[in-house]
Amino acid sequence: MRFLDLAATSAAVGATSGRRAKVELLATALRSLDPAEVPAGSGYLAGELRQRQTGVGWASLRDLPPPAAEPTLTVAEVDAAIDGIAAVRGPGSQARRRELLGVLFAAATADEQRLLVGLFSGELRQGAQAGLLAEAIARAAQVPVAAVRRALLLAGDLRAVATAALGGGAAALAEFGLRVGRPLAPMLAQSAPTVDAALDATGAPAVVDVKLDGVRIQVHRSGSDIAVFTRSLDEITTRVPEVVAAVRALPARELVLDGEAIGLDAAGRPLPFQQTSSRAARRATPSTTGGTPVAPAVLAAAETTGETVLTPYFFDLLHLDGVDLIDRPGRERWAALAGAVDESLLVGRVEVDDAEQAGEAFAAALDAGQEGILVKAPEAPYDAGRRGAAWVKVKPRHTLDLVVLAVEWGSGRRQGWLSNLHLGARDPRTGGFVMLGKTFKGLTDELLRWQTERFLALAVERGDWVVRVRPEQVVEIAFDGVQTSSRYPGGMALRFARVVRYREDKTAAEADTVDMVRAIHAGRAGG
DNA sequence: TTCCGACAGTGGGGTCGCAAT
DNA sequence: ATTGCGACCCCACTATCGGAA
Repeated sequence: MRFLDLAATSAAVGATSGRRAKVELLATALRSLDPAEVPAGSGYLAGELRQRQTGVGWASLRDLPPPAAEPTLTVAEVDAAIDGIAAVRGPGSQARRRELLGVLFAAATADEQRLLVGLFSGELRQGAQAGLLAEAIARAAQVPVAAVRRALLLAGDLRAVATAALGGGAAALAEFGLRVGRPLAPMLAQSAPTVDAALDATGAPAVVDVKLDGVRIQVHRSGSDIAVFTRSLDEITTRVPEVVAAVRALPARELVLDGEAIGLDAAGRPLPFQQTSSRAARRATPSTTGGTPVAPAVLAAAETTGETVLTPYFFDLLHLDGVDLIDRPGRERWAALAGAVDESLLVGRVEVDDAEQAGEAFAAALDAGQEGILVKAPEAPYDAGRRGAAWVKVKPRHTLDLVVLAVEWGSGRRQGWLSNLHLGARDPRTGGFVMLGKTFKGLTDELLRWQTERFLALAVERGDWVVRVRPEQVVEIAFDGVQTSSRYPGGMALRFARVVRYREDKTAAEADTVDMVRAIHAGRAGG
């Protein structure tokens, strides 16, 4: 199949607002792919590359050769070219990668270049991703959507599912059961502003889990083989020997566990997310790679050097010694989990009958320095990949009245509107403002219109990217906590800042001060 | 007819390792 | 040694479509 045909499909999908029409276009393209092109081509239609890492991002896509006049590329040729780019390593790799990228883009027409940029950057923005492609696969292969969805969530691999569905239909899709060793999409949680609202969503009675501010882990064990995956199904086994050791010590032969890994201080209280993240992101030292996956000496060394040690806490069990549990009620899964792992490896959980008890659990979690709670419907199955009402998270929320220092022009559907706000707290010592971060969240289209007009009126410097304004407009900002920052002058940044409302009743002189932000940072609430 | 779930989009701060400077 | 880049961790929120109620 010509690559141009996929580019044309992508353009048509992007120009269509109706989802059924998008699905129809995608299904038609899927049917036109040669069987050998399905793994690469089906991914392209969802905006994904078969090669997860290419070493090419936005910066590499800035200076591209002019497009070709005539289309010549096939899907298979593009896939092979990207394989070549992704394989480049070592000294001189950036120049070599750029060279290969230039050859590929020079052979592509304008439409094809647009698709390639979207694929390499991961921001195709055609209004269709894996979710809609699942429907298109079902349409193209004439199988039920539910069968495609289920295979997708249990296999975690769009291209494999597309290949199976188009090649072998419903029978081939049915082969995608839960398999120990292969990660599945983790169940996700909705969020609620209050404990009461969370309980409304799940119903009572409910169970309340402590929400740990760490890294989500899915641990698979089959005999001596142990693998640890993240929320996005990347494997991090060699980075977390503590987790591997803890699971290796369990009596069960086969397990699929769902949990969170977090660093603790000497008193056993949770470390700030930044420290857990630093530890979890670090590649294993040479002594931990190769050979034995877990070296106890490494763990001991980590403790003596003051290195953060990650502790796993589990809250769900999806498979135990040959039995799949994902369709079993949560209560049964928890009972099986409690029987399979030591109590010290379980997240804190209580059963609650009403909002008052749930409120007490929330307060206790915060008291212990944790991020919040998850309220769960006790009987719900494990809904892989779904963000249903069965799990609802509640976190405390801070608010401050801050001053807008500058605004950035938006992109995509926000093109032409001032979108991303630079936020500052008042500094009583200097009379100026200390920038604490940015936000674009919480803005309705109406607010975008209003603020574009407002900030252009306040503008002192109109750049193509940033518009600097007189620091006069106060905005109420909600956020989860204050974290240490090397980026901002105050050494602090807001975590998950979002707009609540503009405060037209307040002047900048009445805005909250950087001292208040420091107090929150020192208290480390959510930071 | 209205309501609501799922989806896509629009970006945030921080961390690491690697290559280039 | 420092900087830029890519890839990943955590993520909140709004608009839209289309099926469910």
